[in-house]
Amino acid sequence: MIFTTKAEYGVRLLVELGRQANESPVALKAIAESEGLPLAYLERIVALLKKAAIVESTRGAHGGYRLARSPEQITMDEVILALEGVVAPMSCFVDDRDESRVLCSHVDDGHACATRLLWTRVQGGVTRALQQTTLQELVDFSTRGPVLPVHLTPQQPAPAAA
Amino acid sequence: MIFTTKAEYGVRLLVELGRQANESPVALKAIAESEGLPLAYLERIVALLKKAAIVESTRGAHGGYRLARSPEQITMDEVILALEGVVAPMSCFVDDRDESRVLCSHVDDGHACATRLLWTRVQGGVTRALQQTTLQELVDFSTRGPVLPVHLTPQQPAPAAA
DNA sequence: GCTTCTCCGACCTCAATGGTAGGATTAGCC
DNA sequence: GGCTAATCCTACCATTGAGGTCGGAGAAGC
Repeated sequence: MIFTTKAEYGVRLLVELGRQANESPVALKAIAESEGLPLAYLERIVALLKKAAIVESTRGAHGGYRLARSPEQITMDEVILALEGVVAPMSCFVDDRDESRVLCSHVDDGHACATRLLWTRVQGGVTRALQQTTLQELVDFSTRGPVLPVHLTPQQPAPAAA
Repeated sequence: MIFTTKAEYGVRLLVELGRQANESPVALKAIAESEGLPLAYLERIVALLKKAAIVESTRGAHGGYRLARSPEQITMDEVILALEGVVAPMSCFVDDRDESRVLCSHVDDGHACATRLLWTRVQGGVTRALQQTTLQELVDFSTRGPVLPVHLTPQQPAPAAA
């Protein structure tokens, strides 16, 4: 599995917030119940989203969470970064000193490990998919929805070789 | 991390086999030493590749392993499938009854979970990258190699929107 | 001051990863 | 025929992280 439940729950939570945008803040309890997710665990997940400034909170009674920006301005790559950390195909692929940079640590004596080429491509594929997907799309998908299982892939500019 | 060391070691092993193709079989011990990998663990990994008919073995003295096909005919998606199993973004994304099919099990009462759209795109990105990469490419990359860090991504048909 | 929230840290359990140990089998070679 | 080099196979084992719980401390409305 590429992602853990943190990503799953976190995205579900954001979609739920996106549905009732520009209204009063939503309490976690409501989301936990409607989605059937453990509240205590959701609390820790939403904390990640808050730290990344994707979500805002209001404490106290009638408090809750709301999106920090409009759904069109929230792309999935920053969401996943906040929830899962930097997504690397392999452990050798992340720089220990700088979490944000990603490279292969097997580069020794000039000839990098051959797998680097592969992992780079895979990571590119994932990153591209995440960048091209906004929260707004997911909100739309969940409301009007999945009645007809249309093209699930982002519109690709006429791929010559399928 | 998307992949485990099984994928890393397995691909490294295949690259090593690809380098000395069409020669006599290579003993695992040699590869283990040259790559600095634990022999006993490699044995279990290469067993997966053999079961998938990616690699052939000769038992006994002077035995070893060789590629079952030429490196151009070996794509990474079957390699990763053999090593890691089906690659799904989320656990909810794999059908319990049929491991090869991949779908979202959250499809209840007509409105699928919104995350499905996202995971489908991500999986598409990964699968595409794996399918487009052959063992031959990795072998080339490891020999002539990574002197100049050229385009690491597979040639994309002129993506209009970056 | 009660209630309803967010916040925060400690704790727990389970499964998979990554690896080891020890042997059985097969086959070349002297 | 026996030695040796290799594949094969199964059981075991330690560590880590995922996934989740618990209990309580602030904050704010009423």
